[in-house]
Parts: sequence; structure tokens; C-alpha cells
Amino acid sequence: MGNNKDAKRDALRMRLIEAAESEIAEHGLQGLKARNVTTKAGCALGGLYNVVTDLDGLIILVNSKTLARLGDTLKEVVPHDAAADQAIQSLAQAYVAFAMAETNLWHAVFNHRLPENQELPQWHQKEYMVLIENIVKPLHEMFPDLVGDALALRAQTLFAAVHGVVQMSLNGQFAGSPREYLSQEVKALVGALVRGIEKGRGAL
Amino acid sequence: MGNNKDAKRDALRMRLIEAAESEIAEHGLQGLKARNVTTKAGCALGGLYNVVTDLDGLIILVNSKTLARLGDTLKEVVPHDAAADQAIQSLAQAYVAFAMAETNLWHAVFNHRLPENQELPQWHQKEYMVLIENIVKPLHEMFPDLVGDALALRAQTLFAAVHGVVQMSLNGQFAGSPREYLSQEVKALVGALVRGIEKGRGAL
DNA sequence: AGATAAAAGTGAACATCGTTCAAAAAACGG
DNA sequence: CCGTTTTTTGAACGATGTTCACTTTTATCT
Repeated sequence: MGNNKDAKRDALRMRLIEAAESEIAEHGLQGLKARNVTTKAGCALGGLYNVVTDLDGLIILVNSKTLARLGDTLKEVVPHDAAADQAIQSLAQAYVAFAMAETNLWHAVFNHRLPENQELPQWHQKEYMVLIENIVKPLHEMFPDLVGDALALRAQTLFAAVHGVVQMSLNGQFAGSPREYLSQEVKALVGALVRGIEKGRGAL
Repeated sequence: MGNNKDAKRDALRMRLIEAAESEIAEHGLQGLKARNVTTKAGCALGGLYNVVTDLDGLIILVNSKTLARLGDTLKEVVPHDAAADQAIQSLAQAYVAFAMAETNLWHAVFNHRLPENQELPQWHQKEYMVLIENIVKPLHEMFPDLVGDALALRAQTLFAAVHGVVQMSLNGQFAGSPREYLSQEVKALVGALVRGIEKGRGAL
């Protein structure tokens, strides 16, 4: 049974990821401690480093899971027969809902930093594409001239704008209490952007 | 001379703030260590805690300084006789330039987290208003119907959208290499937003 | 000026982290 | 069942933020 070995490793890794996930969800990224997570996963302190490079590596795995879950949510939310502008609005609202429902995990995806001069592995960098890949199609439908890199760039910018509003609101960095206005504010933002793009003939 | 006492305290505090500032600017928020900053400021390790509550408190003071400097930059950048839409474009470009020039300090302003269940002091929360207070006036000029809280909320959203694009770009969280396109992408975003607001008659 | 009290500054010591690695335990092969 | 390999363990290490008994400096009074 040389197979059981890997199976146990994978099982432990999964337990660690789930433990880390619940720890981050409950206490935020800063609440994730090596000793807590190994205890909750049922292994010794050092066991973490047999299965994962690092605490940072564990966080990346959690973020990977969160991005995948967010990607699934976004994929399912847009009806097949929806108009392009409605599709984009639905995606934005789904993003708002996800961020509000899982604030700590969502926050970890965008605020985790590796030590200086280290960067995220490429397999994980690619996973961030779920944030925009659902936007590309409806955006292209609305502006058929928009293709290739320019299309992708517009989609990125559109997402980033929405993301910024969500982040500012959820971080509470402003005087106002935009938490309860977030949804409608994003709706207005996307509406204005789409109108602005139309008027500007696809030039964003 | 009961005055010399406070003067020395203030001088040390200032040296600590400057040391922390340069440390963050060079090595990021994570590069700020109590031992480094006290050595650089020329005091003992414990001296930090006589003058500032905490390392977090020191970071807040640095962020306060950064916000003030950003606020000054934004205030000076818009000509008195500029059209409202040009004023907003100038503010956005100035924001981009600031973030690109002082990425680490700018990043610290938006990504510093206090321990769980602690929140920023109110005097510091108010300082974040410099981010939007320059936008309010030109926005009102463009849409005279927009007043009060609704106006402030629109200004917040407008800023947050720009901020999101800048942050995504500078964090390099996407496949593309938007760093060199950031300026023009923000310009396009603001343009589309302004056009969209116009078309939507001030409803953002 | 000198003595005395108060304040400020110091850095060793402590608590809490992440990480390592020699040793123990378990699994495996013959 | 013994020897070998692999896995798991947790004590130990280094780095870090914070505290506090002690020293040094400063202020006040006679």
C-alpha cells in the first residue's frame, strides 16, 4: 500500500486547510496561528511543515479554495438568456453578496502579503482570473469591437472598480455608514459605467 | 523648565515617526520592527512605549502623515479655473501618481489592521476624509441637484472605484501587466463614470 | 550648590510567535 | 519477527512585541 501514504498526507492537508479556513473566517487573517490550526486539525505542531511549505502556503491554499467558491458563485448567477448589461449587474451583486457574507475569507484573498521579495506561485496567480472571466463575455456582447487584450483590460478595470467600492465599504474606512447602501451604490456605479462606456463607444 | 520635558518627548516621537516612515517606505509594513525603528531613532527599545502606545500606534501616526501629505497633493493639483470634469480627472491622476511614487506608504494606509476588536481612533478615521473632500465640490458643480449625504456618498463611490483600480494594478494581482497602463486606464474609468453620471442625470 | 524628589530612559527578561530537526513512533519488507 | 524506511512528534531555537525594575537625568527646594 504505497498509496495510503499519499492519501493520509492529503487527508491531513485537507484537515489543515479546513481548520485554517474556519480560523480565518472567525478571527481574520491575523487570527491564524500555527499552534491553533494544528491542534484543530489534530496533528503536532511540526506536522504542518510536512504537508505544506509554510503558514503562508496554507493561507494560499485557503485563498485558492475561496477563489474557487467565488468563481462557482459567479458562474451560476447569470441566466443564460440575460441581456449583457443585466448579466454584469448580476455579477456585481453576487460579488457584493459574497464579500458581505464571507468578509474575512474574502479579505484574506486580497490582503495576504508574502515576505519581501517573494511572490505568489503562478498556479495561484492564475486563479484570480475567475474574478474577470465571467465579465468578458457580456462585455464583448455589449461592445463587439472590444477584443483581445483590450477587452480583458476593460474587464479588469470594471471588476477593480466594483471591488474598490466593496472594500472601502467593508473596511469602514469612511465616515458615512455605507454598509447598508453598498448594494445599491454598486448597482449605481455599474450602471453609470455601462452607460459611460456606451456613450464613449467602447473606449471605456 | 517643565516645557523641555514635553519638547524632548515630542522630538523623540517625531524621530520615531520618521524612522518608521522610512522603514515602511523601504521594506513595507511588514518590515517595520520595534528594534530597528528604535535603533534608527536613537533610543532604547522600551523608549518607544514611553512616547507611543504601541507599534500599531506608531503606524497610525505614519499613516496620518501620509494621508496629510496626500491631502496636500490633492488640494494643490486642481487649478482654480478648471472645469469640473477636468478637476476630477486631475485628482484621479494625482492619486495614481502618489500611489505609484509612494506605494509602500500608500499601501500601509489602506492595509494596516489592528488586532481583533480594536478600531482606529476617531481623530484618525476623520483624516480619511481628505480622500473625498476635494471631489465633492467639482462633483456638485457638475450635478447641482446632488447635495448633502447623497453627494458625499457619490464622491466616496467615485474615489473607491479609482482606488480599486489602482490597488489591483499595484498589487499585481492580475495576469496582465497593467502597471504601465494604469494611468490611462484610470483616465478612461473616470471618463466613463462622468459620462455615465451625466447620462443618468446625477443618479450616478 | 547640594540634597532630594520626580521623571524619563534603559535593556534584560518575558510571552508569543513561526520554524526546525533529532528523536520516537509507525509502517513496511523480507 | 527483525531491520529499514518513512512519518510524526514536540522540545528547542530565533525573531518579535511588550513590560518593568533599575539607572540616569532633570527639576525643585533650602
